[in-house]
Amino acid sequence: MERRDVSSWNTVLSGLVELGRYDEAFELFGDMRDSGVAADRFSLSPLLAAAAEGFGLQEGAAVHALSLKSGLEMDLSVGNALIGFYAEHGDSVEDAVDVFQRMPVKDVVSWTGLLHGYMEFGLVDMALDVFDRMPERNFVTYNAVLTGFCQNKEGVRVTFARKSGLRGLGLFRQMVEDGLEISDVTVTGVLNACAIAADRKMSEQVHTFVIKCGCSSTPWIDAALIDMCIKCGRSGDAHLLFEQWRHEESLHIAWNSLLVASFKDGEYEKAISTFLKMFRSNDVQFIDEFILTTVLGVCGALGFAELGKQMHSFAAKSGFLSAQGVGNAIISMYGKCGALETAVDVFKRMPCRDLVSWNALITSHLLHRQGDEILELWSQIERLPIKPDSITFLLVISSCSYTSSNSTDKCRELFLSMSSTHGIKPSVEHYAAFVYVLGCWGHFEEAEQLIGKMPLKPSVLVWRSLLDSCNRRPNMTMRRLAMKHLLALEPQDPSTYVLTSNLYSESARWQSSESTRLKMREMGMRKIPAKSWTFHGNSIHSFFARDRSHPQSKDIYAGLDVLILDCMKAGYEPDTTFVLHDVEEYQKRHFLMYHSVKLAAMYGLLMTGHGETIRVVKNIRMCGDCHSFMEYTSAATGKEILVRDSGGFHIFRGGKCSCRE
DNA sequence: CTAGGGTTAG
Repeated sequence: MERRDVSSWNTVLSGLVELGRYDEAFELFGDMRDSGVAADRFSLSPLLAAAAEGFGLQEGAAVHALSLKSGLEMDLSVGNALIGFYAEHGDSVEDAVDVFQRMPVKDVVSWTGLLHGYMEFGLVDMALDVFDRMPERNFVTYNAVLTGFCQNKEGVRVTFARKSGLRGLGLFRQMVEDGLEISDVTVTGVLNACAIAADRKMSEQVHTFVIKCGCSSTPWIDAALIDMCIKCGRSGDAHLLFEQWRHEESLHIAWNSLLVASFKDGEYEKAISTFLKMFRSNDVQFIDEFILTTVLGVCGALGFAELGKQMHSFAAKSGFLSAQGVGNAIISMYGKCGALETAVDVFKRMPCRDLVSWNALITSHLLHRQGDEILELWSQIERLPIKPDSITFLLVISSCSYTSSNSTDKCRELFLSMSSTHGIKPSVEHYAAFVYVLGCWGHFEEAEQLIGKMPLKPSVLVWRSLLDSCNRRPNMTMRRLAMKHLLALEPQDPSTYVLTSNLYSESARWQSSESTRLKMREMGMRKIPAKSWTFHGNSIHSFFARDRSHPQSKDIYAGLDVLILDCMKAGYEPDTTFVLHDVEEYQKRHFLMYHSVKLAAMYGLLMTGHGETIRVVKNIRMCGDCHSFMEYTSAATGKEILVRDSGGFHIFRGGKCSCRE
């Protein structure tokens, strides 16, 4: 065969990468080396792209090693590509910094890549420092700063969010003044930065400025505007923008923006009503695979099986069932609605399963605490040419708390194999999950050692896991240890306050408990209000504790009083330790009896026919007394009650719960 | 070569 030159190899190489055929790209590269052709500066960037998209840090580092050997690392474009790779996939920003520092000649691309790296690792101030120090900036540099502000949208602190919005607006003004190229990236970046600031005034300012500087209205910009308006409390303006949507051919983007904005804010019922408006109007023609996946996600979050099922058949009729995302969302929806068998069935019938499908299936089993089944699924994955990711590991590690026999050995093996054989660095979440497993099986000593030697700072999550595991294996020493750290780490966090308050309450130290709650109120914190809901007549009926707003609340309270007596006759004893207020015993009992789960379940009992299962969803974990009450209720009424709380499903049948806790 | 836009898995 004729010997090809390096440039023809490179052409095929980048072609494969463009097509997303990363494995083949690496294979071809192997062939290239076998045939004695040395890689040049143009071979390495497609390989780095392949490593970035299809593999991970290991492959990228291998390409890096190669460039070191061939002396290509000092090449400007190779160095820039390496910085770009490490900025996204490095262990830490130092990987990118190292390359940057070794480069003899740097240009604006090198500097921008470094800046991007700092942003990716959440080091905003360092990134801004680079921005100030760099000798030259172009519009990509500005855009990198802007988009950096919008990362980690969730859990952003208020002060930081505000700052990002202001800085974003400042940068945007400067870009306009300096005559830099303004693209969709710029405008959506500024809008997103202001959206996370959730500041009405700021959003109006930006809105005006965007119009004034004549940025053309594109679907992306208008979608970002709608999103920003909703997040800044201007839903009227959002709907106005929606009605004036000019990009007819892309109306589905506008619909989805509305839906996603409500979904991400936890306003599920609002998202549903928005969707139904679309579903029942002429705009039904604009429903596409993205909208369907969003809606299925909302149905899952709500546990709204009826609508979820309708969406499943709609997807089948409209031909969207073959879309990978839709199929995956359907599995997840059924899993979260308690229809595990249907989820499994959909999974099995899927023509093509990707990692997300597997993760969704595992999640469905995890919600039902089926640890053994998940370990079986894991052994199937191991035999397939599918690469588990950090989410898969998080799920499988967590499943070890719910196996029929002690699976800490298996769990330890999984945890260690993450970095040793799969090249995935365990995150704080993985440590927290492992700690929970160890605690659940009573291996507190190992849990403590693990926390002691973890390379990451043990976050609230880790201590919270240790504390939670003490509910399965009571251990006062560990409880105290976890509490101590939680208080030190996040004294201002509402949930920590509630925890401390609860701990005090349990030891009957009412004074301290009440003063904690008072302090919490002073600091303007609220705990997430407990809420439960159930379904009837294709609509959602939700309840807060002691809620009397439901039109049938008279019947609900009367029914509940009768049921309580029946249950007490059968041996149910209200456990008022779950009432965390310093009130007289009879008042405590009153508080306890009208917790939201009890109200929603009672409504379900009133409305559900013979042989039908009652389904209740609660936004946080239900308390021990509600749990015990549901057990008695299932025996007293002979009905099956399914409750999903933040810990998973509880199936109450004949006086027993499936959770074995 | 450096910047991202509506979706699904925690």
